[in-house]
Amino acid sequence: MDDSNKLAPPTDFSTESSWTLGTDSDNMFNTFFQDRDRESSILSEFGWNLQPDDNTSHNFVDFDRIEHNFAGASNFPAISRVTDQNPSTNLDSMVREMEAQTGPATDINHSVSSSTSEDLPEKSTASASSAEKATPETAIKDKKKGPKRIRQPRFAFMTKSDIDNLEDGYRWRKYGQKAVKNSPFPRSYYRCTNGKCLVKKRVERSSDDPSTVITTYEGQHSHHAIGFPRGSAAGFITTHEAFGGHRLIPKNFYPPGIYFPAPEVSNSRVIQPRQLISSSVAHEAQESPQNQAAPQIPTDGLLGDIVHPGGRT
DNA sequence: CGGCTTTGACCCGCGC
DNA sequence: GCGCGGGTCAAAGCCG
Repeated sequence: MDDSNKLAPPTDFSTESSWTLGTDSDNMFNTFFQDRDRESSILSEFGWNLQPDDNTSHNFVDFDRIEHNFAGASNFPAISRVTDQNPSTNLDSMVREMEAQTGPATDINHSVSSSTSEDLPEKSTASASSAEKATPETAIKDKKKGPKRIRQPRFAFMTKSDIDNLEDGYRWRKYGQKAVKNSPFPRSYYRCTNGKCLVKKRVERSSDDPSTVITTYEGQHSHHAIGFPRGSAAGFITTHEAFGGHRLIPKNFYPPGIYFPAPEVSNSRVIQPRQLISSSVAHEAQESPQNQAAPQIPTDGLLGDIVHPGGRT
């Protein structure tokens, strides 16, 4: 299948982004979505085409409205991405830096098309890795000299949920699990089962708060979701004061759950949510099969193209 | 039998 | 240079 390939190619973050997440969630979020233009630019870097359809139907969830309509539903999402160069600085500066490195956001897809899918860092790394294991030294040497691994853009967020793998409309195959330092909970690695899709995600529980799941996505899907988690597309997401007001978040991104600002994953620092609100939506999610992971990273084709709840397969 | 998970081994980057 | 931790591979086993 590959209607997919018509979608905008993944952004090329030649600068390796890290899993590191902003630590000042409030500031991070506010800054990240400082204004529409910037917001659009940034998100477009991740393949999120955010052109408003019209006044009543745009590609974002209007928290203002949703909060109003779904008072009681309680998710407060937080997405963040940083680079290794400045893991702790605010996103605004990161954005500037990225723009300086990759060019204006509007050109990003363009500038990146040459890398990413073709030049998949992971693939090259993986193949190099396997090659090393299975081939003679000569080949090994060559492989080792390959291009430096390039990270795909990543999103991370925390979800208050009993289940690790939130349904997000995509199918994932687990390819690894590692013990996390200073945490009793292992970290699981998943890869999208779609043949050509290179999206990966990482799921781990917060050691500070075992009820919180930290999910990180890397890359963007090159295909449509098989289905969509019940309820999520209906707009259960609400903003939260922690983020300083109403912000626009792409539809289809969040699976049911209760969201918190993504923590500093790399060093296990977890930002405590200011407020916890239980959500029936989270329970709903628990009904879903185990391997139906978390939030999707919307692709151009998906944005604005809501897949109604009802499950996949 | 195919798809998926488990799990030990391996590679790589980074900090000391 | 070395050790550690993160990330990935791939063989083996499980399950529908």
